[in-house]
Amino acid sequence: MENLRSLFQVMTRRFGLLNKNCCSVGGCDISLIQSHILYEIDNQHNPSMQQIADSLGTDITTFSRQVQSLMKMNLVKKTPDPADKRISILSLTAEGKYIAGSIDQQMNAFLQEVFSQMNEFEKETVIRSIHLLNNAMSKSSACCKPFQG
Amino acid sequence: MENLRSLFQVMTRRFGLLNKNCCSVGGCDISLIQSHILYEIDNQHNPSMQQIADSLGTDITTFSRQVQSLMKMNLVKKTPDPADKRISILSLTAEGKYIAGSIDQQMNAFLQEVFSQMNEFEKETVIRSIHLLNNAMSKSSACCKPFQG
DNA sequence: TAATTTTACTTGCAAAATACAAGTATTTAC
DNA sequence: GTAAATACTTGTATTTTGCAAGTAAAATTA
Repeated sequence: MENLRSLFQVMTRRFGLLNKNCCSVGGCDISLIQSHILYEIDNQHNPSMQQIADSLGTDITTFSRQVQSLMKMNLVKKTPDPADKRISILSLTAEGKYIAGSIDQQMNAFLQEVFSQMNEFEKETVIRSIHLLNNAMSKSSACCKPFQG
Repeated sequence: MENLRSLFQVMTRRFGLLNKNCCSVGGCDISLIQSHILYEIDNQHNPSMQQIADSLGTDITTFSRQVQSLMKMNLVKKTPDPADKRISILSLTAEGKYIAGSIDQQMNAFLQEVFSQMNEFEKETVIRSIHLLNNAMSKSSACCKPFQG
């Protein structure tokens, strides 16, 4: 079989570059990691610090400081979990939601452009394929966990 | 249409995490960026510093220092371009090739595992889809270039 | 219920990554 | 033949990173 990794490497690098260039919203400069954090907070249900840090594969100490920055920028809010006082629930402020939405729009506009090069059938095939992939990855033991050792 | 960005974000995050955890080869610890550099040098034809830096979207000054590290680790070699003395051609040493190959193997093993969850038809569809995507992305103006502004 | 362990997070530090400014050397353009 | 552009390196300052070590709260155990 052909080199699968190459295929994925090329694809994810391109998407990553896009992501990297996509994070300036109305004078407010957002770093790539910050944009990822906003995205995850926006897309998980009442997430804790630990949950988001795990999703992103960043150390919790690094993450803790990143959240501090985002709070200073007034994009993210921390609320103590009433049921467990150790836990901080993360959410976006109104401004944070606006920024996250704006990035989302830019990314989607780009992806629309990419997909506009395909016909209807190809589009559907590709989208279904990514669903398949995401599903398979989520079932895989190796995915998203450090290799032991 | 559904949120395309979400689909891609999930997929590329998972692949990225894998990449991140995939870089330890026989006691030799390779960072994610370093692994990307090795990959690009291995997969481009007689690449210059600038070419690889551009491919990865890193500043040339940062990249210059990263190459210095990799040369100290004896994984990468610089050769002056005979036709243009300003240019340095990058290549992998034998050890660099071994490391790059080893990472490639680990990544492919993981991807095999992921694909093992699909039937033959699904596999082919997914692989063809990624080809389609990479093609479309390479044609897109927005891809891999900074947004103006 | 008291002592121990685990979990969720924060801060101290030191190392690494980053990028802008300014440099050198070579090549291209006029 | 001078000016401009290109390919890279180094100085410096900032940011990001993560381990170690801390606090505080919850879960487990005795």
